[in-house]
Amino acid sequence: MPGKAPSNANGKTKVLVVDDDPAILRALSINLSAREYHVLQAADGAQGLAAAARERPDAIVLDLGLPDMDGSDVIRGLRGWTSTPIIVLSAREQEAQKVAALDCGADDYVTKPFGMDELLARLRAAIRRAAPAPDEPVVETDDFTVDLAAKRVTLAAGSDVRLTPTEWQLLEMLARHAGRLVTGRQLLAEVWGPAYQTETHYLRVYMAQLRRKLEPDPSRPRHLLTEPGLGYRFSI
Amino acid sequence: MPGKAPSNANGKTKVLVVDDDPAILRALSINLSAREYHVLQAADGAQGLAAAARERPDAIVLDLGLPDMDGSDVIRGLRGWTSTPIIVLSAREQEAQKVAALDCGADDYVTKPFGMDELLARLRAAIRRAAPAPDEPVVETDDFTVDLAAKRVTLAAGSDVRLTPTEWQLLEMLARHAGRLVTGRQLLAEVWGPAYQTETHYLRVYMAQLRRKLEPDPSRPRHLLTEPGLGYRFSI
DNA sequence: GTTCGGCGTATGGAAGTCGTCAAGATTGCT
DNA sequence: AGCAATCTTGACGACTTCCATACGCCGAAC
Repeated sequence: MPGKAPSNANGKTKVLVVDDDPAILRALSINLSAREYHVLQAADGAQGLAAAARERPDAIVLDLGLPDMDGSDVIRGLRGWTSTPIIVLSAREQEAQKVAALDCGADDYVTKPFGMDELLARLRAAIRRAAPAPDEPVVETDDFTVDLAAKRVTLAAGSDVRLTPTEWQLLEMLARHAGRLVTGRQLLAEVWGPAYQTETHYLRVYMAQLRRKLEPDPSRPRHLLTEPGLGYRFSI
Repeated sequence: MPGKAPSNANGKTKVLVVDDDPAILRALSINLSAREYHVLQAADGAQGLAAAARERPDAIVLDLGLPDMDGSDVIRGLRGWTSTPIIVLSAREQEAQKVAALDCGADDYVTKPFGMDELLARLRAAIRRAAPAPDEPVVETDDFTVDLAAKRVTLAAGSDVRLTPTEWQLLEMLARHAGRLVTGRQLLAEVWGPAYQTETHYLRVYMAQLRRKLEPDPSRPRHLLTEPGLGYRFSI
C-alpha cells in the first residue's frame, strides 16, 4: 500500500483514537486493526495528549465530545508541537464547531454517525498527504554520510557508526533540517516529547555523544554546531 | 492572514472552482472573492483541467457531477502532475463515491447542500496543509543576507555571522518589517517584553552591536538606520 | 557659547548556558 | 536472574550573554 508513512519498528502505521464512547473505540479499533494499522486508544483528552506525546502516532482520530477537555484545546495542545494529521469526530452537526476545529489546526472533520469506509478513506488521504516528500534521504558531509531512509551513518573512511535510538532520533531531526537552525525546544519536543522542552541538559549530553562518534575533532565540531542561546545546526 | 500560500503577483490565493451549476459557481465566486481569494471558474472537466494547467491555482474546488467527464478521471488527470489541494463537492450522499474520490487523490469531500462557512474552513485547512514552508523569508541586502527560516546571517563575503539570541530577535523583528519604520516601543515590547517599553537604552546598545557585526562601516550605517525620535528602519 | 537631550560606544560584573565526566537507574535480552 | 547497553541525573569549570553604568559626540534651543 503506497502512501503510508510507517514510523515504528514493525512497519505498521500508528493511529491514535481518542474517544470516550467504548463502542466507537471498539469499532474503530477492529476496523483499523483489520487493515493493518497499529491502533492506540485513549478515553479522554488528557490521556490522548499523553499518548500522542509518548507514542508519536502517524495520525490521530479525535472525538470532540470528550468529558475532560474542550476539543479545541486538545487540538491546540497537539498543534503546539506536532503536525501529525488530526481527523475530528463529532456528534454535533454544528457548522461553527467544524469551522473552529479546522481553524485550530484539525485536518478533517467527520460527523457522527459516519460510514466506516468514509472515515478510513479520509484517514488514508490524511496520511498520504502527511507523508513528506522523500526529497533528499541522504545528507552528506566531508566527514560522514547520513542515510535517513536506511537509518544509517557512515564515516568518510567507510565504516558504519553505531548509534543508540536516541542518538539517531536527534541526528535525524538535525539532518532533516540540514543548514537550518533547530531550537532546543524543537529538538526536545520531537525526540523526548513535549513535556521535556526545558530539559536542555539531555541535549548537551547527547550532542556530545554524537560529536564523539561523528566529528573528526569532537572538541571543535565542524558539522554539529552550537548556536549559543538559540539551538543547534547541522552544517554540511 | 496566516496560512495562505499566495502564489501570484497580487498576493492573493488562487482558487479554481469547477462546477456546471451556475448558481453554485456564482455563490462560491462571491464568497471567495469577498475573502480576498482570486477565483477562477470552469464549467466542465475539460475546461477545469485546462484552467488548472494554465493558471496553477493554489487550491481546486471540484464538483463530481460534471457533464463531460467522470469526477475520478478529473482528479486523476490533476494528480498526474500536481499536488494542489482538491476539495470535492458532490450532491450524492453515496459513501462509495466519497471513498473513490479520496483514494484517487482528493484531499477533502463536502456533500451538497453544504454550509459556506464549513467549505471555507476546509479550504483554509487544505491550503494551510499544502503550504509546507510558510514561504522562504530571506531578506537580502548588498552587504549581508538574513535567512529568517534558517536563522542565519551571511555577509556578502560569504562568512556566517554569529548573533546572540537578543541580537537575533532584534534583527528578525527589523527584517520582518524590512523597509518600514519600527518604533522603539514595538521593538522593546517584542524583544524584551511589554514592561521594557521605555528602556530605549537597550536598543542603542544592541543596535550598535548589530551594526558592528553587519555593517561595512558601523559608524555610517547603510541598512540599520536610525529615525531620530521615532525608531529604526531596516533598509535593503 | 553654553546647556541639554537623544544617540552611539566602551567596559566590567552577574547570571545564565554549554561541554564534560562519571555515577546511578532503567531497559531489554539471554 | 544476570548482564550489557542505554538512558537519566548530578556536579563542576569554562565560557558566553546580558545588564548596568559611564563617557563622548552631535545638533538644537536658548
